[in-house]
Amino acid sequence: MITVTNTLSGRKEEFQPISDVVRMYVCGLTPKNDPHLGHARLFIANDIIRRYLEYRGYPVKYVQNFTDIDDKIIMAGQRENIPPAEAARRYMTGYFRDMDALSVRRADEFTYVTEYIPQIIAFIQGLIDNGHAYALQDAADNDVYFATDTFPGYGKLSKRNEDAMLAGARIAADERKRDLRDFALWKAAKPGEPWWESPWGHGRPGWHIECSTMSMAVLGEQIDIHGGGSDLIFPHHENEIAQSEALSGKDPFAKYWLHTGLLQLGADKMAHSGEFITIRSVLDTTPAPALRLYLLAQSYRTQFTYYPSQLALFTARWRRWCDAAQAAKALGAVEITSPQHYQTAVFEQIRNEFIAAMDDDFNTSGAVAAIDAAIKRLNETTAKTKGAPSEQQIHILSDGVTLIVELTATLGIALDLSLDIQPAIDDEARTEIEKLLQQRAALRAAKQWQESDRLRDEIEGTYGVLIQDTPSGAVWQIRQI
RNA sequence: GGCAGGUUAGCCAAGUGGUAAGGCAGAGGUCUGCAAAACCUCCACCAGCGGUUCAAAUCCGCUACCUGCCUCCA
Repeated sequence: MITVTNTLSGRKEEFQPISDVVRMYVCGLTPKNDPHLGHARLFIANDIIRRYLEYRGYPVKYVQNFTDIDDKIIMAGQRENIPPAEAARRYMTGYFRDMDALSVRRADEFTYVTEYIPQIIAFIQGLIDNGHAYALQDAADNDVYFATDTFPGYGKLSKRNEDAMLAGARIAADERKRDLRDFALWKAAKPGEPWWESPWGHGRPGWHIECSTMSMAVLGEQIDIHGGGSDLIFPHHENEIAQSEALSGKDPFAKYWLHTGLLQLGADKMAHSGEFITIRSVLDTTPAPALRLYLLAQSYRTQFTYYPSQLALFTARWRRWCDAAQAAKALGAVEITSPQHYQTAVFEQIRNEFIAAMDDDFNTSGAVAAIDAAIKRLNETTAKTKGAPSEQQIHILSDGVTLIVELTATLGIALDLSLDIQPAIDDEARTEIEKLLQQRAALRAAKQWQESDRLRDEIEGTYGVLIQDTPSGAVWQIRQI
């Protein structure tokens, strides 16, 4: 049984999808800059939710949006002296580049606000028609607002009551609104801004209406999971609920609201401070699977404080996982692709521990611990194997490798050392390393230990490689960090 | 001011009633010419105080710190 923490109820609930296919919508980003680590954390978290539900046998339809028209994009266009649409395209390309690197699977469908303008207008018109929205009559301005007081459930997600919102409002009340809580569905275009024709004149959609419209258009009036950062609970998701349920008359708009905790840099929130770390800059020095492992090793709901020093630890951890699989394979272990495996008890138990952890609100921290346990057991078997492994040992090793690949794949972690950071070692350098290692082998054969040790240090220091002596001779690999 | 969350070993971090997962660091050991890697062993009275309970890191109350949201934000 899978349980999830639902912001709507404030509790952990049993996960039971409405229909055979889990319909999942995640609030995507506004492409106005290169994506940062906060984005990485959010989309990795939701990617894992999707992957795990599939692992447990639930088909998932995953939809994610791009807010490709917005004040910030207009500003980005001005900053870079290009049209807003081109700025949006540029940063969407950056999004895909970074998310692909982090093994975040692409959504089944991406929706773009600018491609849903007619549906958004129809949505707004529907709300006006059934009395949940009103257009300002002021000839100078053609904004359309949602009439919050017509929706009694307003505040049920963020647990805010009317008094609290009135008391806490930090922006001056707009006296043209009927209620302080009312929010814009359609905004009249200001001079120089992009606009679309509408029954209310030239303008563009408000921020919240897009997600309601696109979610309904692609997934239907009611969905199973709505995800996003916890900063979106209010007002964005609260408003989505109001609009959607006011139009469809169906409650709930989304059955499970899953919110990912924000990523902190020291005391400052990334997007606010303007001091954010791009994914790309981290991937210059950290293997992508290691960054992914770091970002998923804590439960998705809690606030995540980013410590650069942790990158090296998780890089080492990821490499250990890769090495363990590689060492077992070197002894003849194979990944078993058929459902028939040897069912080594210890690995069966670890699989159960992994599932128990993930079933519990996607406890990736416990899942990682289970993988660590599997790695340890696999290495234990590898270490015990002297000479040619027995058939029994091959079976155990194969079971171990198969399990590790299965579990890491469920978390989206590739055990592929070719994804490691590759310092520039050209063929010439490789030849030189091999030559020096031959010299060292000769020194070792002559038991000239001091000289051979000195040479080892020299090679490692010069080329950023790690040299290990094995019974079959010295091997080296790139291990700069 | 309103709402929400946090305080677990030197560091990071799981754990919602039955006597503390995991990783790093540290100590000892096996292996090794030495290393490296791997494996084995050791390493926490869960912010403080009070309460409920046969039993609490886990539930309740109070105190002290910390953080997020309440405005565009993932």
